[in-house]
Amino acid sequence: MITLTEENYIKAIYHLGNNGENIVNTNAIAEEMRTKASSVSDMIKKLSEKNYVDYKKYQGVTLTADGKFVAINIIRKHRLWEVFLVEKLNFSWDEVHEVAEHLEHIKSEKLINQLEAFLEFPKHDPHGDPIPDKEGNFHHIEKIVLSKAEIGTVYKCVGVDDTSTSFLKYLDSNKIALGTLITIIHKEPYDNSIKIRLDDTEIVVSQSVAKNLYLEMVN
Amino acid sequence: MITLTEENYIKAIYHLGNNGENIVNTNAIAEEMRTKASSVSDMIKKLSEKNYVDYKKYQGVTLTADGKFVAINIIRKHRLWEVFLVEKLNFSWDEVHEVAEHLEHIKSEKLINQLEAFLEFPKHDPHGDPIPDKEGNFHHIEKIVLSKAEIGTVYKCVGVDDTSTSFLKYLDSNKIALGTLITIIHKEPYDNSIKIRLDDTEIVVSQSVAKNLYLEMVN
DNA sequence: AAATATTTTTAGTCTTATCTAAATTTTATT
DNA sequence: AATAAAATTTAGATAAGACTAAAAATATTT
Repeated sequence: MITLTEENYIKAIYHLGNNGENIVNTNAIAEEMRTKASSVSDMIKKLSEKNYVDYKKYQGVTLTADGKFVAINIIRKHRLWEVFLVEKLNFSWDEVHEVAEHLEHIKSEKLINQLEAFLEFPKHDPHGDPIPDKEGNFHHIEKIVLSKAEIGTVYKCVGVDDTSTSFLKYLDSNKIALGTLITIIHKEPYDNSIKIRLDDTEIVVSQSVAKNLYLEMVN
Repeated sequence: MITLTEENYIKAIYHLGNNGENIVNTNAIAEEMRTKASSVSDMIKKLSEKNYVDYKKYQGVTLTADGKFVAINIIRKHRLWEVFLVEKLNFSWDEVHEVAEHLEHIKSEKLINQLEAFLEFPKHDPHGDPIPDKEGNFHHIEKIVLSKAEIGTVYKCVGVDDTSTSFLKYLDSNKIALGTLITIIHKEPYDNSIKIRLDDTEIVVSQSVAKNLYLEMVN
């Protein structure tokens, strides 16, 4: 049996290693898990024995196929629960993360598959992140970051990189939601701010906002 | 903070003590929790320090008001999740218990209150057990056990005492569900079996079945 | 009321996941 | 290439929750 703590370590390694692609080092995991490097060392040994990570002393870790499967399954559960919370229980998109952190560890294949069906097989969570299917396949969409969008073009907002409450509340207050259409009016070279047109208004967003908002081309 | 294990002990004490009314002894808790009496002793000390139980050495335990509140809240969550699983995710009533055992420990006031609203404030779980409201009040209904029902009278099935898979499957296969109307045809003194009429059929149920099915008078 | 049986508690270990402090290895700098 | 700095691992402790074995208290028999 896999423990809750092991699951959280695997999830952290998946995220830090750019979805399980790269080697992740001990200190990074310690920071992500808000624990100490020595604790991480201990846990890595355990995960290695259980074959969730490949590990050579002092060389960092990568996820094995088993480890990736665990990680993707947790992400699947997390995102489906987020959709449930927003669509059915009227949570706002900045409230769901914490509760989903707990719900994602409930172990029942049937539960999550039925939940997925009940939600009518959503492809994205409330922040625009893709939801993998039962087999662990992601539904990939072409998205670009607002900071690299082109002047005059119309885009649809499809996701966020930063999911912090403050950023999501900023978007709410500026009437930017997933699906919102955005036209690029002007890019200011001095501070990299961008003027965009929404439904009926024009606003200027800073570089840090532009770096955290994902768009899809509208044809 | 209260731990998962503490919550489970409190729940066990609540059930064993007839909803927190009676004194519960160590061995009974050990059996219910599938652990050893010595472990129970340790845990009781902790629960006593945290003021969830009243405890004098060798005298057994009772729940404090705090303890009862915790217990009732877990029951509330457990039963609401059971309703969700049956009504929204197409679980059958014999499948829900195990998953609800995990979901009941998710800590979010908002989650459970919104879930309750989403389910339209159900008063009973899929086994007919009452769901306490936010304040911990139960919606009490007058119910009698089938073994004490009267000949010729019409009743509505409102609950079960035994929630084991085998019993619930027995009821399913005999087309007995919550809400089913039942007329008492004959009570056999020899073996205390009872002949009942359902919708269109008559069946004989044994004493052990009759002791586990709750009915409500229909007027 | 004494002897026996049962229940409960205590004492001492074990495992998991954490910690601090010290030791070791790798990386960076001179 | 030697040394300093940073990263990582090991060693030894701690807390939670479990265990076994033994001691203490309560209940039951005779």
